[in-house]
Amino acid sequence: MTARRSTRQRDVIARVLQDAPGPLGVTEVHACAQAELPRLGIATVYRTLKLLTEERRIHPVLLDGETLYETVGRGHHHHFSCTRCGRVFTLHTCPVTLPSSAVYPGGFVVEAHEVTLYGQCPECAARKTGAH
Amino acid sequence: MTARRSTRQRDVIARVLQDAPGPLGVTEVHACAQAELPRLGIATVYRTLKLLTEERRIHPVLLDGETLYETVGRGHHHHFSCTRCGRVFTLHTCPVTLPSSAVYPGGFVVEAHEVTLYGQCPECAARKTGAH
DNA sequence: ATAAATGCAAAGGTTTTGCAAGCAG
DNA sequence: CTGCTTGCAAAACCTTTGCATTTAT
Repeated sequence: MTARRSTRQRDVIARVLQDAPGPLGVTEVHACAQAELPRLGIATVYRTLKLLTEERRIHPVLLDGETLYETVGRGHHHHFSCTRCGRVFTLHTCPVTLPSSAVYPGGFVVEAHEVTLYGQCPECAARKTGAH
Repeated sequence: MTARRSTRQRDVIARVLQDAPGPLGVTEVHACAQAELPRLGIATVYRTLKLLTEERRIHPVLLDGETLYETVGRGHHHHFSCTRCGRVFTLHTCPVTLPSSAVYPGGFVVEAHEVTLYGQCPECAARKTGAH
């Protein structure tokens, strides 16, 4: 019943996300993919992102007021959002002390958690404070 | 140069957020405020929220794909988003182990962090699994 | 060949802006 | 009085949809 086809557009979009160092926004995905497919329309990007999400190959992250997408299967991780350049990176160290299934004071049953760290990425930090 | 005026609209909107148990979305703020100011326009809500944010009296939280606003000055805290009823609560216990100004592997300089816990709120948890 | 997928353009929502009228100072 | 604020409506944005054409199978 579901006859999903493999197309050049889908392959390119999936690869763009695979190769990214962190989650990307719709516009970024579009721009990166257009390097290979100049006629790629934004509607296809939206449709493909939705499709890949349904297939559980990528998943959306809400960060900085934007919906970003990243590939799944990179294990438990969190994000670092650079307050200077705005890029988002993936971190593999988890700073949260939470026994899974912890119950918080008040009776809140925790099933999952999401952490975002804000600050300066290595590149921006190297440029020193005040420098532009 | 900045001649900021005190108006009924601004007072009401600020109070709505003060009295809320957790962050509210634009529509919620509008609805609550309209209880007192029936002719309040949505544009004024947007403008006032931006204003209060610039004044650092409130600040935006990005949760569940929506931008919510909460008053500042409630100390360091995080949020709990109930996966059953969708309400967002404020938690005053921080599960993050982060010496302030920590530098993460790779050279990421952490200035702040945001944590969201997902699970069941006390009320929903009491209703037992499966119950509706 | 056949039907899914694409690109374009139009439609839907949400947030922002322009402007005359309404108020705070 | 003066000019910041407001409410309304139009504009700007972002995301989704409709449809003829292209393309994978």
